[in-house]
Amino acid sequence: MQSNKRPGGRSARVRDAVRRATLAELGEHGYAGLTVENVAERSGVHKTTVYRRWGNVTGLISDALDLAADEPWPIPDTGSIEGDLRGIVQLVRSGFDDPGLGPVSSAFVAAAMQSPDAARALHAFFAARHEQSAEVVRRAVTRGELPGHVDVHEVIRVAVAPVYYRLFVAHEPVSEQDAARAADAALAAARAGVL
Amino acid sequence: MQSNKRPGGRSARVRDAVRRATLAELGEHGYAGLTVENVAERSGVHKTTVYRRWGNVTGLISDALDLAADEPWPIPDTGSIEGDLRGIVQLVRSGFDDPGLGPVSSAFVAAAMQSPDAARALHAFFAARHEQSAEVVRRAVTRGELPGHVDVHEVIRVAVAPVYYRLFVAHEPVSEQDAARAADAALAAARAGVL
DNA sequence: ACACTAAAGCTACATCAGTTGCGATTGGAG
DNA sequence: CTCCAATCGCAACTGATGTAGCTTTAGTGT
Repeated sequence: MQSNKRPGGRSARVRDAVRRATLAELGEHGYAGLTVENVAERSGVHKTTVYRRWGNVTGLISDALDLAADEPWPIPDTGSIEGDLRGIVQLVRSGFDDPGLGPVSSAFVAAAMQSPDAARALHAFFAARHEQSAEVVRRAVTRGELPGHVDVHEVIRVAVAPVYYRLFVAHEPVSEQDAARAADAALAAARAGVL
Repeated sequence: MQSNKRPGGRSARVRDAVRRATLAELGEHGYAGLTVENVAERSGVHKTTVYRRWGNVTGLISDALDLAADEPWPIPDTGSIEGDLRGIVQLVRSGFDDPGLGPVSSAFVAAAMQSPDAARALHAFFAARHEQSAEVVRRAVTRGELPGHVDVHEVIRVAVAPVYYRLFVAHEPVSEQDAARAADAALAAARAGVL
């Protein structure tokens, strides 16, 4: 998305400043309150420059998202698939519950609904997350807790889906019990050989 | 949301015209292309009137959503819980796949992410849908296909969640097989007594 | 039928997101 | 060290979105 004609130097500094400002603004005012002008002012980069390189707010978010995709996240290793799956789903839940991270994460989802670029970025983000998370399922297969033919990614999807569904589609609250139950349901399905 | 000082007459006609125009515009240009001015022009209602009563595009969508919530939808009755659940999930899938309905339904989800009003409207919409869909689970309990203590709403949530997750969060395609598998997974979990 | 008033229409205006053209900097190649 | 191309800063501008004040229309109650 970004040009790499001049990877080091001012361009890189500008990009960093804008990314940082985008995340900060998102954290404070959320997606609805994110404007190009505010990001420009906060970053000390001129408005025109931001428009030229990022185009609009969804461009800003797509870029910040690329950044976030790189950061690995702490996959649990509790020794049992039940504990690991529950841990992952709780991680998802708390990520949106947290007052600092919540608005930022939500903004990613919201932006992806409005811009194909952001959708692609979010798709890549989740592909990475699925890949990392699937490790707990592979370990479970190795331990003999799950049949060898399970679709490791699908187990993750089914486990986390109800949390996202409640948050972003049905707009219902998500308790820790809800999260645990979603993980357990995915596990039961995997054990039954459906996934 | 709307005043009912003068339920019959011009106000009602205006409201109908605007609702109709909103749905038509959504179908043609999607959420991103929905503007108050276009809806005003299409409906023959003056721009200022639309702003006064609906405020902005999310207001328009919230109102259209209230309308959509009333329409009942064709819950399947295949005789088995497996067939019914699969039918419901396919109904969800095809609702977003359809070139006419897809953009409208997606707009509802998108709008609910940006406006508390739309979120409330969508919440009510899904509460109604869950209630109607839960009937297939109750019938299954009556037939003895599922244990009596299942959370009938949760079975529906877990069944449809993966479809929404793929569509609106991970931005992955959703095949008919994916949909069927999601239904089967929910069913397996319910049979295992997890839901 | 008539008066009353809520609500819609209309014009003009204000505001803000996004664009354009040009001159000033900056980083990197030779 | 010098030059050149890429990128940034700046100010002025455009168009779209939303608002204010006032007039007109049309339901509703007597």
